[in-house]
Amino acid sequence: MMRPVSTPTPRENQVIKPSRTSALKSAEPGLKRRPTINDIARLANVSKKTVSRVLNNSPFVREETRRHISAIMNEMGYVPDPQARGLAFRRSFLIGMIYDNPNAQFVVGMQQGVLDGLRGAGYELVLHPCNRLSKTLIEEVMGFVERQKLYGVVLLPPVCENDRLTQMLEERGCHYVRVASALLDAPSRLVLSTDRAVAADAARHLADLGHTRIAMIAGPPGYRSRKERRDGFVDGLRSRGLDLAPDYVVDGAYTYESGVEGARALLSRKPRPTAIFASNDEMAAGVYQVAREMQLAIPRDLSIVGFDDTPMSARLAPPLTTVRWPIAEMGRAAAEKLLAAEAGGDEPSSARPFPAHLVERESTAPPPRA
Amino acid sequence: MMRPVSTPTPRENQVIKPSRTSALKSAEPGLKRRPTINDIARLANVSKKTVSRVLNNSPFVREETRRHISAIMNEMGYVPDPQARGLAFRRSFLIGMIYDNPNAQFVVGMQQGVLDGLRGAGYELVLHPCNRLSKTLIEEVMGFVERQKLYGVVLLPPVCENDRLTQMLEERGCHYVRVASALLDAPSRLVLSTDRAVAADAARHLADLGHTRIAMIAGPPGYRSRKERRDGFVDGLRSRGLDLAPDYVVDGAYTYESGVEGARALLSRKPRPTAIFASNDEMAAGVYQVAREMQLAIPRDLSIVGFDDTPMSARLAPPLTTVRWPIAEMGRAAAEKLLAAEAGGDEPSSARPFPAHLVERESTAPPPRA
DNA sequence: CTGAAAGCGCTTACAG
DNA sequence: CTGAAAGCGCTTACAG
Repeated sequence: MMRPVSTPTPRENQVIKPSRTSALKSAEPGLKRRPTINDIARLANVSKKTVSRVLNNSPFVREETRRHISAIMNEMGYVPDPQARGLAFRRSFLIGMIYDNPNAQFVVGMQQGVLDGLRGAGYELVLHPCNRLSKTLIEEVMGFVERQKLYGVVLLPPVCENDRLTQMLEERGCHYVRVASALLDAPSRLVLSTDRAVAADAARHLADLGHTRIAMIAGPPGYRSRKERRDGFVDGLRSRGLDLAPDYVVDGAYTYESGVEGARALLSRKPRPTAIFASNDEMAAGVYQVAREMQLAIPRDLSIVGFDDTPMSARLAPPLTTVRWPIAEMGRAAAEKLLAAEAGGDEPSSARPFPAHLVERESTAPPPRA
Repeated sequence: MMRPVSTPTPRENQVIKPSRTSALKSAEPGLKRRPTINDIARLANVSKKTVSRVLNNSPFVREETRRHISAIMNEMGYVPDPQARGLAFRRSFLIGMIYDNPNAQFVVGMQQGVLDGLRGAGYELVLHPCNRLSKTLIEEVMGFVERQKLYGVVLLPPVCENDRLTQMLEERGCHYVRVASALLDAPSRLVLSTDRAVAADAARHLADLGHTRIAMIAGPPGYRSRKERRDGFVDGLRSRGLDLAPDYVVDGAYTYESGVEGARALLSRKPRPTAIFASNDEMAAGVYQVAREMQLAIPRDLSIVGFDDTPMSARLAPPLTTVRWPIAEMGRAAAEKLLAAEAGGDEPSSARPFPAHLVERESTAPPPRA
């Protein structure tokens, strides 16, 4: 069931008028009130339709006319009303961000990036956090999309992996872009990270330091990033002639607690691993904790690599070697793909992934000499 | 100068139609298309004006009529189009969040809280990060507010401290609520934290552990929170018969680096302080770093208290004693005050502050015995 | 208590 | 290349 949406109102009765009204009432011919398309049309001595054509970049306007109208628009500081345009277009100039990712830094970074990509285009970003596991997720998001007649949405991981959701969006004619770690969709609907490749880099980094007993705390089953990071890590080890022994991998939940648990399990194996790759920084912090408990010095006795480069990672002691991905750039790309969607599928939007890279800090070193 | 806002368009020419059109075209009397006020009026056998009255809670509707119409609205799943309502009302149902706070956890928490408070009210949250120091801040925010005809905005610290900004909002008839640490405005426009009181608690906590050589890294001059936390800390010390020696206070910038610098300065004083209160967690992390460099064990040789309870604080070794404030609750309150604004200034909105509290972890202990 | 007309600021057919 | 009419889905005066 969708929770009923009550009607926002000047409460109680119409006696209360929007306080803004007064400010707009003045009808001085020159100033005050924001100019409308009618003002521009009158001043330019053309019909409002012609002004509209200029607004919408119609080719059917004489160059001279266009210039004349544009000049007046600039002079008057005219900006078309998105509400009115939206009503006529039967859609809004709003972009939704739909997410259920607990990493605040990631979410804020994506917001920044999307806003960057949207800048000057006349769109605004509206937020929609959600619960991926809710029974009513689809209906709930559908309500949001329809009510606001969203132009499009950006889907962050892991909720971006929900194909029923994207199918619903497609049916509703709502553009979308998924930020994901695998080829989940057409290139024009995808902003791709390189989890697999960079996880391989992490493996090679450890192998090249001389480690051979290398363990991993994987992400939770069901997350695409789990698979990508895990597969990539295996790739990397293979490329150095190593492999990931079954009892050197445990599942985690991307939480600190699961990192603690995972580390306890891994560090009790015989022989003990000399390096652990945690699939995110939170779990890496859990490994730090266990290392302390077991009096293992980092990196002397144990090397650790994380993933995400959260602000915390640089503050741990020693600072954590981890993976940084270009979050804001990916957000910007998501916005650009969304805006390009309308331009038509002309240029086959590239699936060029956004490379992440290893930030080598002080949590990794050669293994202790037996 | 405001960066010109280009017009978002179905690019190039009107030949391209919004892909959504097709889905709406069907005119089956029963289904498909979202019902409009006209559909409801027809089905209820009343004029659309009467439906509108129900929507707006007008008292001038016979109870029976109201019930009848409401029933039909429910049955049809009717939700009024915010765009159309907005156009007629000359305002939108959007709430802006304006912020320049670098703490991602804080920003996301506020977003969650505001969204919570807005739930079911038919408003959406649109983001507007900004640069407090920009020469064009006011014009830029004004453009945002006017273009979107925002119903109101939530201002986060520190940009909420800008009175020119709030004055502009007031002139424009845009409701606003400031989230702040001091009585910067009328209660109805303020969501108040208790920085001063909780900073006093921090001081007492240290004093009660037996510390007498207690130092502080203050926030950057110009931030209201700096003053509140500093004054509060002094209050707390006083209440225990201590005071804050001038050479036991240094300015910080709320950054890790400034925490490092501040700690180096403070820990070189003779006699050396046995406890440091850092005005935020980032700076506290800097103190940890310097303690390590100087081989001072935390909390044996040095006690540390932070402020914010960022996720990092619990991951430091040892976990940091710090201040937690009810971020989401404050966000919710901000949304509620905004919505209440329209209801009229009836109930004198309370200025009841939202108490923060000390989270005692392991970075504080009695001072070393001389 | 209820409704017909006009309007919010734009765009879509449809003409010319 | 340009415009007059009608409409997007609501609300505001103004009548009754």
